[in-house]
Amino acid sequence: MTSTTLVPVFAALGDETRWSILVALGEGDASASALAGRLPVTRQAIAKHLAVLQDVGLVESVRVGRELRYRVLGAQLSETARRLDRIGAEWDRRLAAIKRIAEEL
Amino acid sequence: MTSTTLVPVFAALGDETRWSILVALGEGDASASALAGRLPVTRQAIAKHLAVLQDVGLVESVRVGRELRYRVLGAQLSETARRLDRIGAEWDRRLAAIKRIAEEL
DNA sequence: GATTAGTGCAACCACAGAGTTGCATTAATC
DNA sequence: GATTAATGCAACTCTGTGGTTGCACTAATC
Repeated sequence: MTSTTLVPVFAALGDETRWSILVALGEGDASASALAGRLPVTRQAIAKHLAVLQDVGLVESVRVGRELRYRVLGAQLSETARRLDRIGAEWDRRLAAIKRIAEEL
Repeated sequence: MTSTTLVPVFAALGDETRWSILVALGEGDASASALAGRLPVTRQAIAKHLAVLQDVGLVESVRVGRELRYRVLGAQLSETARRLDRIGAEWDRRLAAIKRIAEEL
């Protein structure tokens, strides 16, 4: 669990249309067709985006009758955020150390 | 400050080579030419990546004699992480609410 | 059983961008 | 001042992918 490498997650998050989809799903679960009604792109395009998002664990799908309903997974976002924060903190720590050493010269 | 829209930041972080550059810079500041010595890509390719990273505020550059030295900015990463975390938390909150309502039916 | 709303699959187009090579330019160094 | 090491700029290739259209399939609904 949460063993996803983070680069593909960022790649998935680096697209405006996918954010539109995520935001729309944030209002409540929906199918690709339903999303196509609200967004200015084709159902097929949305389906592809949903596949990408699902691959990196940002959404999950559930069959409801003849439709595939998608749900956004905030936990994956939080996990990614935590990892990012740790990296950023580490880099700032090193930067501070280097700066300190430089000033001592 | 920190008014960067986050989608381009994610797009910038969604590339393996750029992460290699960030990690290399994490070991200490360096110029595009210096990085080209350590990474399996051309100096020009690295220069382009550095431009992307600088555009979204992930690195900054300082002229040192005839070379342009780059430095990674962990603060921008932390800021991005904080925003991500807030979004994820919000979505999980809504999901929980929806689930609760569904169970009450 | 016919219709209809939803998904799945495949081919295709167009553009962005990751990477390259080549040359011009600038600033240290001898 | 000549040389050398760095950056800057431009053109080009090639792959990835966001988007489309078209059709086949499946499962509700009438």
